[in-house]
Formats: sequence, C-alpha cells, structure tokens
Amino acid sequence: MNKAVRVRFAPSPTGFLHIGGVRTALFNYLFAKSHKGKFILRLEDTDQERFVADGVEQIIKSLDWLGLHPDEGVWYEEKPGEHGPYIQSKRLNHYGNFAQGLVASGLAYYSDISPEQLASLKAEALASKQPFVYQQSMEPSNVTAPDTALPIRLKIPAGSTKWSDEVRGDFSTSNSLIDDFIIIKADGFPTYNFANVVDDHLMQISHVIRGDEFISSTAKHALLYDMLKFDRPTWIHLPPILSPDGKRKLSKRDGDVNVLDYQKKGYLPEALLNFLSLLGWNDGSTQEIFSPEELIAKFNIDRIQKSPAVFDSVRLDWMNGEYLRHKLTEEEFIEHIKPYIPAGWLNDLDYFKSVLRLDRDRIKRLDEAKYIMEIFFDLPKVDSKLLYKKDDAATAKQWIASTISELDTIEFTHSKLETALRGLSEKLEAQTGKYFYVLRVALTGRTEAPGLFDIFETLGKQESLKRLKNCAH
RNA sequence: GGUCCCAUCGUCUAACGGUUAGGACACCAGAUUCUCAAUCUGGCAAUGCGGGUUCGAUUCCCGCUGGGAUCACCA
Repeated sequence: MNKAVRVRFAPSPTGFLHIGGVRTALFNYLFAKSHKGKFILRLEDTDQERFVADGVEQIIKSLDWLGLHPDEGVWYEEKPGEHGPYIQSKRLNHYGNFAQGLVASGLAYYSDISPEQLASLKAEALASKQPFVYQQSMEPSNVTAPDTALPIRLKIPAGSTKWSDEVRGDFSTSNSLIDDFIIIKADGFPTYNFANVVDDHLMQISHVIRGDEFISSTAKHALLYDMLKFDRPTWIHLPPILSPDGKRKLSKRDGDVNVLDYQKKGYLPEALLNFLSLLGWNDGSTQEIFSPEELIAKFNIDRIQKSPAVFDSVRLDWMNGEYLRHKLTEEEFIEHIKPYIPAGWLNDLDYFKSVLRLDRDRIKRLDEAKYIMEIFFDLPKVDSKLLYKKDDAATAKQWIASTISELDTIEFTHSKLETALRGLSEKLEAQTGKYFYVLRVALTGRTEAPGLFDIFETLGKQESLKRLKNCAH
C-alpha cells in the first residue's frame, strides 16, 4: 500500500523566510518531485501575536525566486487543491470539531489552571529538583460544562509512545513524561502540536520532513494521531544547520539568514539550492555540482545526514562563482546581471559584452559586478600616490608621455599593442612589471584589473589616450 | 537540571569490519604572467578519549568527554 507522496512545507508567517527553512523546503520539494508526488505550501498562523503583515508575501516571494513552486496550497493566487484552505486561521472549524470529539470521549478536558498558577507549580517543582509533568489531577477545579474561555488540554494516557524516524531510527517515550498539553488555546486557536496533526491528516500528508527541533515533540504528535485514530505519517527529521563557528543553530546574529538577502547579494537560486542540498545530504559520489534536475533525480532520504552541518559562506561563494562562470550562457548572464548595474551600460551591447568577457571570471557574486566593471564605463579617479608608488613621478610621467606618442600611430589590437608596448618598455629601459603597473593605474586607477593589452583594446584608442593624457602632467 | 539526539581534515563530506582513511571548499607553494581573477600541478590537514567484541575496527557494543535540541495558551 504505497500511499501517494504528499509533503508540505509549513512555515509560520512571522517575518522573513530563514535560510534554514529554505533547506527544509528544498528537501520536501526534492522528495516530492523525485516521487512524482505533491509539494504543498501551508501557512501556520495560529499565533495571532506574532503575526507580521507581509509575512505571507515574504515567504511566497522567497520560494518563487528559488523556483520552489508548490503544487497545492497558498500562493499569489491559492493553488487549487482539494484540501484547502491552506492557511490555518481559516481552518478553525476543523480543529474545533476534533477537539470537541476528544472532549466528548473523555480524552481531553477544559483546563481551569491559570498560566500564573501553573508557573508557580513549576517553580516549586524546580526548586525541589522534582521533574514536573502537568496532569488533570492538578487542576484547581473540575470543569464539567464546556467553557469556551478556557483552553483544552489533552489527557495523556498511561503507557508509552513508540515512533520511528526514517533517518534517526526508533524512539520510545514514557507517557508519564508528557504534559497534558494544550490543544486549543483560550482564544480558540489551536496550538501548533494540534493543528499540525489535524492538518497533516486532513491534507493526507504522507511524509513529514522538518527540522530536528521537532524531534522532542513528535511523541506528542504520535499520541495525537493514535487518539484521533489517524494513520501516522512517515517522519523525517533533518539535521540542524549551525552557525559558522559551529556553536549554535544558525541565527540572525550570524549575518544574513533572510533568503532575500542572498538574492540582493547576487547569488543564483540554482547555486544556493545546490549549496543547501549538500548541507545534510550527499549522493555518495564525489560530485559537487548538481543541477536542479540532477538533484531531483538523485535525492533520496537514505543519504540524509544525522549530524549537524556548519553553514560555510566561503564555500557558497565558490559554488556561486562556479555557476556564474560555467553554467550560464552570455545572454543568461546579462539577464541576471541587469539589476545590479546601471541600465546605461547596456546601451552599447557589443561593448558591454567585450567588457564582460574580460571580467566574467572574476565575479563571484552579481553585486560585485558594478565595482569590477565600472572602470570600463566611468573615467577613473587616479590617486597619484598609487601611480607613483613604484617609481618617482618624473619617470612615470615620461613613460606615460612616450606611450601616448607610441600608441598614437598603431592599430589597437591585442597583438599590435603587445608588440608596441613591450618594444617601448625595452627602449625606455624600464622594468616591464613597473612600467605596466604605471599604465594600469593610469588607465584604471586600480592595481588589480584585467590584462593590460585587453584593457587598451577594449577601451579603444581615443578613450585610452584620453586617460593617459590625464596622467601625463 | 529532566528527556532525547549527534560525534572523520578548520568546513561540507566518502569509506555500510580489511583503503597508503578518498573528494571538495579554504589555506600554502609552483606553473602561467603586466597585477588580480580564472586555469593546471603539488602540499598541509581528520577518525574526541577509554574499555570491550574480533585475526582485524572510522565502521559493532559499553562508558566518558564534548556539542546540540527540547522542556510555552511559539512554531
């Protein structure tokens, strides 16, 4: 009885989409696609206090950029599916019905203990170093009639709960360790633990793929499935992604954790996804670069890692550079680079392409492109200190003057420029390295740039000589 | 603190009892050279510790140590 594969990514719209959440979404997506199943986007907005106005939009925009499009669920226009709505605040009737059913059969109860009372009981237990597990017997009074102002707690039965995870193996928890936890809050909204189980059942989710922070609450979920007489899904918990120092989970203090920051910085979605796919998974070979299609073809849960992975942005930069250098045609590259450069640069497309051919290999992130390429579009400011760093000003000026008259008469092609400039270098009795250094700085204002003859050729005679003349006196 | 999880180069990871412990990023050196980048070649670098089991442990078992997760009317 192989159930159809249906998986969901179920973030909470409480801000931006975290890079760790993207890895979870990606693994869900890859698993769905590799089994010709459905990838569903569900929004868990049961905490009214943490609601953020553009939270939903942030999530959709992020997944859209990455190409992780859901088959069902919330989207710009909700994607069709038989199990909607896909946002929990619109599903309150379902949670209420199941909770009432549980109360009616004595498996759950209205709880009259206030948060303050509960907190003091806990503090007491902590002070006497006793473990604390909340049970109905601790209720200050027995509520017999339904009272919608009160939260509903699940009455945990005696015994133990066993469940298993596809990557971690078998778990067993004594029920005596589990609190009578709240399933419906006093405001009528369900808690995560409850809504999650009800929705996964109703939406016929076959595999629950999520972060490992949920391992410790999975026993509660398993219990709920059983008490509600639902079939349990297959659980797959992903290893955490750690901060660069490896000391904690990746968080805001470690820099960019909002996916859209990676878009701004000029990472390609394919590169980011490739990088993320290798955090906690590998295909067993020495292959490092995988196209989205290859990822789908090769992804399997058997090779998901148990141990945590450190987020290494240096490796991400390398991978992005690989994509930028080898995975895009010139036209595609230009399309990608457009948002990061002045529009005017593209007015003369042939010129832009000739510049791009010189600079493409040195761009690791698209947001570096403007700085790297601008020497071909704007007259550089030449710092005389830099220009005269290796030789005195008089010598440098003489070199530049000689160069101007020498180049005035030749054709600006790479080979002719090389012959002329090397010849002149000899005639001037200059060290080639120092001579070329002066020319490079005069031309670009930089010490690091493409090859000298390439710069001359690309800039052309008129512009080159203009720049040299600016530095000749 | 209770419960649970994890453990190979600095980092991502391969090796499902027998390998000189492999690859990649980073780093270092060399080649190329007018600088940077790219490219190519080479190098440095790991099985946390202690017991078992076994002819033989990175691999299986136990303990320790270290790290992490979780213990909300948050998800």
